[in-house]
Formats: sequence, structure tokens, C-alpha cells
Amino acid sequence: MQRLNKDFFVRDVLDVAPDLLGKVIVRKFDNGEIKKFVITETEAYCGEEDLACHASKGKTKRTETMYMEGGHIYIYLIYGMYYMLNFVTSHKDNPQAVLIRGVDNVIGPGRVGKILQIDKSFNKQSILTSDNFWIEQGEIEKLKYRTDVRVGIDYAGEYWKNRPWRFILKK
DNA sequence: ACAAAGATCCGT
DNA sequence: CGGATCTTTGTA
Repeated sequence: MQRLNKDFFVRDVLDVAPDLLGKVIVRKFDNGEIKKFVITETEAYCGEEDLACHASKGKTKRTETMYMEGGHIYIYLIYGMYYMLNFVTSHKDNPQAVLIRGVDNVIGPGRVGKILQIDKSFNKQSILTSDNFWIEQGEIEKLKYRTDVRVGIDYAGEYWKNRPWRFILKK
């Protein structure tokens, strides 16, 4: 199965986020077991002007990952409990990322992080070259999806709150 | 130094 | 609907 390359991720986040639907996350766990997870729900976070994006605060110790080139993994801990899995997109210094909200029948970014056994050590790693975590082309030819507003960003103001930047795979 | 809030989830 | 739980960030 074809592994996704750099060109896939070095594009605008609004193109990458829907294109990730149906792609397959492959995870090799510490015990050697390999499992695959089809991506079913994503959300786009779109640079410094997007008030829902962490990078709207500028470049900080946490957000500097998003300023890396597309193809890097962005992990952060939320509410002291849940590791959120994101993939950086676009060129260096354009802080965009896609949040993985659902895989297979696992809905919710916190649950995704848990089932994939993700932690902070994956932050800033490359999804293009790591040998225990990568993404493959899926088998679905023409998939259908719907859009909706993003979740948990009421603080971002009416405009950004209402962008239809959540992408959900249709069965 | 300290306080506040957060791209969430679970149980009641 | 409230609690868990701790890092990041702003303010003093």
C-alpha cells in the first residue's frame, strides 16, 4: 500500500483535511503489533488569523510545531488528560494543522489519542519517515463526506466559530 | 510566582 | 451537568 508523501501534506489545510478522510493510519505499537485505522473525521485549523487555531497567539513553545513544514506530527495535552493528534500542513512558517477527530468507530479526538497510544513524545516527529507511525492511501475510490462547524471553539468568535471546517466521512 | 482556561470525556 | 487533571499562557 502506498505511503503518503510530503507533497500530500505540503498543501493548504482546507485541501488536506478532507483528503485525509478514508486514508489509513498505521501504528506499530511498542509490543510489535501493527494495527490500521481508517480516518473518518477531521478538522482544519488555519493559521494565525484563525482565532480558533492555537497559532492565533503567535509562535510560542507549544505552537512552534505548527510552524514546521507539512508532514510533521503536532501533539498536545488538553484538560490534563487527553493527547490530541494533529498533522501539520502547508509550507514552513504557515501554521496550519489537521486535528484527527475520528477513526473507524472511535469518535472523539481524546479517544483517538488513547486507542493509538499517542503521547507527547510524538510531537515534532515526521509522519513521512517514522517507522512506528505512518499513513497509507486508502482503498475507497470516490468517498463522500459532509461538513460541519468545528467543536469546542466557542471562544473564537462568530466568524471563525461558524467556518464549516469539520469533515465527516459518509458511510 | 500565581491564576485561569482549555481543539475533552465520563459518570450521575 | 459537574469533576477530573495539568500544561500553557498571560499578568504582576
